[in-house]
Amino acid sequence: MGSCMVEKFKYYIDLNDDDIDLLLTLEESKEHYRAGQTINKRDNDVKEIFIISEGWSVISTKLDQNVRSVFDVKLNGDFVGMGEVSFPKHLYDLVALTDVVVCPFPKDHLDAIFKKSVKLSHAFYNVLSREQAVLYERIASLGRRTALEKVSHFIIELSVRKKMIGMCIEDSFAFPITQADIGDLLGLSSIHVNRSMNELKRHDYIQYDRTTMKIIDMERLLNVANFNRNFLGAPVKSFTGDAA
Amino acid sequence: MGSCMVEKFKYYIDLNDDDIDLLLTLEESKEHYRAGQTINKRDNDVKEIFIISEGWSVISTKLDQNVRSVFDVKLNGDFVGMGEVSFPKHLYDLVALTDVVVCPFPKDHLDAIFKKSVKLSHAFYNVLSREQAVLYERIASLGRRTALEKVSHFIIELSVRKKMIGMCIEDSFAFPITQADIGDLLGLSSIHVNRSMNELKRHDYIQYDRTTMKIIDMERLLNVANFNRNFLGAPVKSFTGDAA
DNA sequence: TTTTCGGCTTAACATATGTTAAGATGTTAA
DNA sequence: TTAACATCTTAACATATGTTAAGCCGAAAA
Repeated sequence: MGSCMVEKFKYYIDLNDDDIDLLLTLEESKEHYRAGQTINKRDNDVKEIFIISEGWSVISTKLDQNVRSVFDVKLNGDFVGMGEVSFPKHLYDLVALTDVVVCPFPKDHLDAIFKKSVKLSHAFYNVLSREQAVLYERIASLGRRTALEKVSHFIIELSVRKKMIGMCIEDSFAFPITQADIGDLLGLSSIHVNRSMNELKRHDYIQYDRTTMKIIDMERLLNVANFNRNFLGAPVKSFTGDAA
Repeated sequence: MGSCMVEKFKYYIDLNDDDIDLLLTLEESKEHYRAGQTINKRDNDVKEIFIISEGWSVISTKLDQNVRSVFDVKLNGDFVGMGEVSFPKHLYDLVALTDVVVCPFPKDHLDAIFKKSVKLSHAFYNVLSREQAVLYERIASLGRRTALEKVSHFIIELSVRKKMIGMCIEDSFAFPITQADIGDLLGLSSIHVNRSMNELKRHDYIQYDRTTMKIIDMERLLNVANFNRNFLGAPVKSFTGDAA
C-alpha cells in the first residue's frame, strides 16, 4: 500500500514523479491507536501532521470541568493538525473513537515542501482553505439551526464524506459515535440528540443502531436539514482558479 | 503612508528589503466604500485578498430569506478572503458597517509570492492557521456558552483586538455595530442581545451608547465570559517554532 | 452464566432564549 | 421644523432545549 499523503493529494493536484518522490521521502511509518486513546493532547508539542488511515477520531477540547466542545470528526483520509502545525503546542485533543491508524508527517518536513515545491505549497494552502470553509459552515449551523436541522445536517454530511472515500453503500455506513459526542459537536445535550434522532427514525427518514446509520429517505432528510449541496464542493487546483 | 501588507506582515515575520520590495510591487491602490455597501458579494468571482485599512465590516451569509449568519467582524488591519482565494467564487458577503477603506491584493499575485519567497509563503500559511484557531474558538463559544457569556466574550475579544491596533484607550472603543448584527454573529435574537448587554450595564461591568463601548470592570467581565486569555496569543514565525 | 457498565430511551419538569408587540429615542431626510 | 426611519428598550408570552431521574438494553468482563 502506497503513501497516505500521495493518495490524498492526488485528489487535489496533478502530482508528477518529483512531487511523489518528495512526499514519499518525507513520510514516516504508520502508527496504531486503540479506541479511547488520546492521540494528541492539548499543550503538548506539535511534532507532526496526521493523515487518518483508518478509524474514527474527534478533535475536541475541555472548556471546563463538565463542558467539552467537539470541533470535528476525522475519518479515513482526513488531515489532522494542518493548522496547528503553525503553533508550537497543540491547541486541541485528538481522541480515537475506534481503533485508529494514522500516517504521521513530521512538521519540519513541511518546511522542506515549501522550499522545494511551489505546487505542493499551494496544495497545503488549499487544504487549509477548504477546512476553513467547512468551519464557516459549522458556525452557521451552530448559530442558526434548530436541533433537528443540526442532527440531520450532521448525518448527511457524514454520508457525503463516507461516500467520497467509498465507505457508504446504499446510504448506509458505520456509525461508531456516541450521542453524547454528537451533542458536544452540535452544541446539544445528549438527551436532545436522542429525541431528534428518534424523531427522524419515527418518520422513517433514517434507521440506525449502535453501529450503523442508514438514510432511508434522503430527499426528505435533505429538506429537513436545509442542506446546501455544494458546501463540500469540488476542490480548486490553484489560486488562479484553473480547476480540474 | 506605506503598504498595508508590509505593515501587517512585519508583525508576523522579519521582512528584509527583498520581501518588502516584492510585496510593494504587488500591491494596488486603496479602495473606499460607504457604510452599508456590499464590498464582496457571494458567488461573484474572487479577484483579490483585502486588508482592511479603516472602518468596520462583517463577513456574513444569508442562509434563508430571514436567516442571516455573521461569521466575523473585520477591523483595521485584518485580512479578508485569505481562504476564499482558494475558491473561484466568493463564499460569503463582505459588508461595510461604517465607511471603509481597503487595500486590495490581487490573487494572482499570491501565486507570485509562492514562487518567489518561501518566507512569505509561510507567512500566508500562518495567517490562515491563526484564522482557523479563531474559528475553533468561535465554534466552542456558539456551542457551549450562554447568551451572557457569548456577549461578554464578544466585547472582550473586541477590546483585545482594538488594543492591538491602538484603538482602545482605557478600555473604551468605537462600537458601531447593531444589536441585530451581534445577534447574527452570536446566534442570538437581537432582543436577547439587548437583555444581556443591559444586564452587563446594570451590574456596571460595561457602559455603552450607540457609538461607544467602555469596559468598566474588566476583571468581572472576564469572569462572566470565562475568557481564555491566550486564545489571541502571539504569532509563530515558522513551522519549526522558532518564534520571536 | 451472571454481573457490570456504558450508552440509549423516555418522562416530568425547569429554564434559557425566541417571538410579538408597543413605545421611546435618536438620527437622517425633507 | 417636522416627518420618517433605524435602533433600542421593555413586557408578556411561547417554545425549544436542558436537567434530573429512572429503567432498559446489549456488550464486555468475571
